[in-house]
Amino acid sequence: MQYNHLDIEKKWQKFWKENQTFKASNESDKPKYYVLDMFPYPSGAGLHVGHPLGYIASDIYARYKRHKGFNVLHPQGYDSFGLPAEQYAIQTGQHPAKTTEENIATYRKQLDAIGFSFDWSREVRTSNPEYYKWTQWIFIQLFDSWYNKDTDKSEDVSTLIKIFKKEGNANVKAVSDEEITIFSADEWKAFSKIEKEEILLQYRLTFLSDTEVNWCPALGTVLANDEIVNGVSERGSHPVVRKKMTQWSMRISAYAQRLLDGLEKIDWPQPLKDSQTNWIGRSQGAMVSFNVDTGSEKSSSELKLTYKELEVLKELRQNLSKAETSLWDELKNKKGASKFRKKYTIGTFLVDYVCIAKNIIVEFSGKEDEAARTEFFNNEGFNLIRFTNEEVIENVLGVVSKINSAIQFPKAIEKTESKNSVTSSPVKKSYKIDVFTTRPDTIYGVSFMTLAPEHELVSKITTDAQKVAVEKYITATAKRSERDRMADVKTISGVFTGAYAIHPFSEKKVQIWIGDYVLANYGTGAVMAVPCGDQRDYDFAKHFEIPIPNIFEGVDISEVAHTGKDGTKIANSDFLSGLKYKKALKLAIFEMEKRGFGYGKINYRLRDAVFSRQRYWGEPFPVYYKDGMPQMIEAEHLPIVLPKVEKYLPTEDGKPPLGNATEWAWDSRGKKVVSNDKLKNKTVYPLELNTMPGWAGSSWYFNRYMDATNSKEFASKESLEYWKEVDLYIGGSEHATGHLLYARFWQKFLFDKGIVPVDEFAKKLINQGMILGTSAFVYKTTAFVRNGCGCSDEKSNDDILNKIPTVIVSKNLFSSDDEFESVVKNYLLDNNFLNPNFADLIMITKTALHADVSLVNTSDELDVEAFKNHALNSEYKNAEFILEEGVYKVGREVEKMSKSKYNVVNPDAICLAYGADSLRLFEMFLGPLEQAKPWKTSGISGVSSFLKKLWKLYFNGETFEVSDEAPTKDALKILHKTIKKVEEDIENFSFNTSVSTFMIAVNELTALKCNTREVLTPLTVLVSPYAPHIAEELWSLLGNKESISAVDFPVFEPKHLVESAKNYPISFNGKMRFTLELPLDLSKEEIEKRVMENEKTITQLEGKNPKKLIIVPGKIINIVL
RNA sequence: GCUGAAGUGGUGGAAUUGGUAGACACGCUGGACUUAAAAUCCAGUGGUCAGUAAUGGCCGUGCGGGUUCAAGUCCCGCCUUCAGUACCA
Repeated sequence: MQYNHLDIEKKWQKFWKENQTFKASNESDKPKYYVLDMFPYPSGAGLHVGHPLGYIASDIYARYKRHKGFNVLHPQGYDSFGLPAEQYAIQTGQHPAKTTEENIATYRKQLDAIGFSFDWSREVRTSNPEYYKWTQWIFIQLFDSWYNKDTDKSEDVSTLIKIFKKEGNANVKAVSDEEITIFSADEWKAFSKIEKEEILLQYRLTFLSDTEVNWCPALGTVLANDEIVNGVSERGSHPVVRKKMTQWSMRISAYAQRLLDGLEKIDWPQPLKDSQTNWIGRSQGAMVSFNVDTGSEKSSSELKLTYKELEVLKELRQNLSKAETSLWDELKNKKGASKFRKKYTIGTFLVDYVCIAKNIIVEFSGKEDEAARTEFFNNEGFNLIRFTNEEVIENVLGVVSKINSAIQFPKAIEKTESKNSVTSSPVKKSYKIDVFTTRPDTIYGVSFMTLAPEHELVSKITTDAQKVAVEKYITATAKRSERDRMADVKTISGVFTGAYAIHPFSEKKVQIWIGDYVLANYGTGAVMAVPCGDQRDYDFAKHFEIPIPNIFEGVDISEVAHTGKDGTKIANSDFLSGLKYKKALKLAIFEMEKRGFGYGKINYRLRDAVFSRQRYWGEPFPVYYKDGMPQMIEAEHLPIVLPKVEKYLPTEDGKPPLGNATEWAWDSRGKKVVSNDKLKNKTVYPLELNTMPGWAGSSWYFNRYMDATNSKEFASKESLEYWKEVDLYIGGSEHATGHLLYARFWQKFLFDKGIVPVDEFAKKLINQGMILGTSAFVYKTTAFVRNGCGCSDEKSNDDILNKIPTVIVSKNLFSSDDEFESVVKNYLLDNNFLNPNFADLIMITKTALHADVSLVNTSDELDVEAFKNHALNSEYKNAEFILEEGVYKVGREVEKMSKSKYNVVNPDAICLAYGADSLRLFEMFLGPLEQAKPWKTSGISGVSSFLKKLWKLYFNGETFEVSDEAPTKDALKILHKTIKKVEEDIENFSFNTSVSTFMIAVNELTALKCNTREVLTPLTVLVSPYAPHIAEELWSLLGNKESISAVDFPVFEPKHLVESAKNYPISFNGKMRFTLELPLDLSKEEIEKRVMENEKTITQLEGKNPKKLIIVPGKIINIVL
């Protein structure tokens, strides 16, 4: 009987399906093992041979583990939300759900044809409402949580509210928005509902924030950096501007340190861990504040105070009343934006206290000129609060809390139209610039500062003289995308703001510049420039002729900056001089903390993740807006299902596609989505119009497989407790800083909340390498008339060229462009396409053109007729082909497999021609799993003939015939050698070498003519994970009724491999000359004797005496001459 | 630039702890079978030199050094390719 892969594979695929062979149970006496693939996005193009590589590897491992007695969970599903389906919908009006459904059907058919042992009863689809119901639920959990730095985990917001009620927020250590205002418990209680919600939003793990994004007005959407090319949109080349938009964000930064720490306990590839480490980008340094110089000349011209008056004021500053002192004791502790200054001059007035960042003035009442003061301060944009002396002395805390609430919720200021505008000239306020530096030790090397052009202080500190230049520069940079700016590293650009900062230690003035090498969204968007120690600062300083002070001992900085840290001593740096990096760093931080303008800080590159997309085909948020504040819809009303829309484009007024929905309002009383008409009602509110990004659904799907059909819970406690985590996860390395980081983040969050039992979701991960395509090329001519040829008449040129057909030349007919030209010219002349008189006028160039690989056979020969008639080659229908030895040979090149390169190989065709088992074996045989490797279909004949040989072992001609005789010693040796190697290989994920081991075994058993049951039975099980269909068939032919899938793996018995002799390589000076068979039980002395008396040894020695004799028993003998 | 991975025949790739480099395949060459082709089977196949031949010599794992009885494997210094990331202060 011949091996017929078509019948066998169909038969067993049907058997597995009908018998639910691979259905995993959540209860078992066996140990559990969870093997997972990264689920695919079902694209319209279907699978190519590169996609199943990882699935085959994981399938082999899953099947192997079943043989080894494990209860294996091996599920599959679809990451089915995504852009391509949406774009198709925009073009065709087809609902993305429909396209997605169709694509999934194709995928399923293709996957089934390869014979995977997936438990399809647990399939998930991220676009299925029954699935995204729980994605929405997790979003709500994130919204309801805050990160407590004290317990170092996420906690419910209710615990935060409890603290607020008890003691306010002064002692709360949380990962939150920056610039949080401090309030007391009483103040908290006094806040309105909306005020409370605003405050809580600053703490929640998912929160609304104004984020700078790439906005494309023409497309009405935000674009990711990689969707922008040369400053315009990739699609349609529309201009893109940077814009602040309110977006949902995820506070992944809260988990930065734990995401780093967690890497140590998971068995993931080092390169992948490295790229996550880089991405998180922890750097240790210090935050330093530089005060902006207010400019003494300017203030003196504005302040109409006489010298004498100033003297009086100074005195007042030092002599405070009791009430003043007591209030100042409270106010002086305020930090950041709420910082207060005392006895400060605003205009011509000296105010008691002022918070400049929040525009609040606090004064004692009873001053003579109160009315004039109020009018002036209000016109300057200040809020004014007055207290009496008595109020302060009796209840200073009450006063402070009133001040706090004024800071938190400033009242609108009523400006009076002042008739006498004497005092209306703008007042120079005081600002400070915060910077982060990893080198606080070099602070004395600061000779200027640079702000990002977007920095909020830029407009405030720029002097009138520099205003025009600065504005010009800002508009110029705003036009460039962030990526653009970053790509262009060479051009140094920047503008001086005219303002100066005060060096906190030396108190010298340093210039403040803006420059686009400083990024607005990294660190604070400002740097202290140390040109002698940083190359970018150095280049900037050189370019703009800013001084470059040298603060390194004995280092030449005339050409480049000195960026090394170790071994160099700091110089010219006051108290830091003479110290080395480590000590200087510590001392610098210590000093700044002591003096109060800086502190040690760890900074992470990792940014909070923007979670809103202006797309249709994604998870809707379970969010509606009441009085502008986001409200979560209660979990029991989920899922909030995507509404129907007429158009999938953004609305005309720039709202996301969901803005087109007519039924997209939340009835908070009826607890359901209702028509937008009802928005007039008091209890009906608008729903969120953004949708979630692609990574939402994929960040937790591995948990859902554990209990995929549960409609009451995300997954039951028992199932989560049983399966715990993925034991083996296989997928591409392209997800290193996307999916794999977000999924770890969500898992840690879910762990903190007690929802999942482990905080890392995948114990071991393997990245499969990409399978590359082998593209085929044909070489096409383009003919030109040489310039300066003497034919001035354009028309005659055209005539000559028109007669020349497109010529396509076989690959081996030329080795250079010149040769190509002469081959083509000779052909044209021979065939009268070209007049010999014009031959020298014509120039021929070569273009390589992709040819569809399906038109090329395994010997690189092109089917010329098929090529001409191919739908894509209509322009070459009449082309002339120059053949070599009667055939056209194509050129080959290895490239990424892609539709546009016509090098895609479809697995269906392979399954049909060679069978799924051949495909599985061949994909593994190509090379190491982790490595990128080119696909060449021709190689599949090797594994295909292996399967035929394997089959033949069990047959005598047409009949199945297996002998029950005892196997020979040699046959047993082959078997056990194979068991050992295959088992080791699978454990090490070295699938390619076990395929060769099978080939060797089958070749050797064939040579021995071995067909004993005792050898063939275990051999069938060995092969089964790799080639399950043929294994099942042979297994049933061997007389078994049950599937082979759960049969015990053969046990290796070392006794069959025990050798009595070894064929020793005998080498001279390390070079092997001949081999010598010697018994293994010989002593070293006996070996030496036998080797030395051997005549081949004597010949090699040529009468010389060996200097040394190395004998490693069982391995090698080396004679040193 | 930084980080990581990798360089072995015509090709994909093997080679355990340093111990016979090129397993297993593809391709190619020759042969058998066939009217022919496909399929199948057999033999050969790193380069080079010598020899009618059997066989033997030399050279060979990106390059240059080193350690060692012995290096594809370990160490030092380069080169190249691929991947990720990028003005990260």
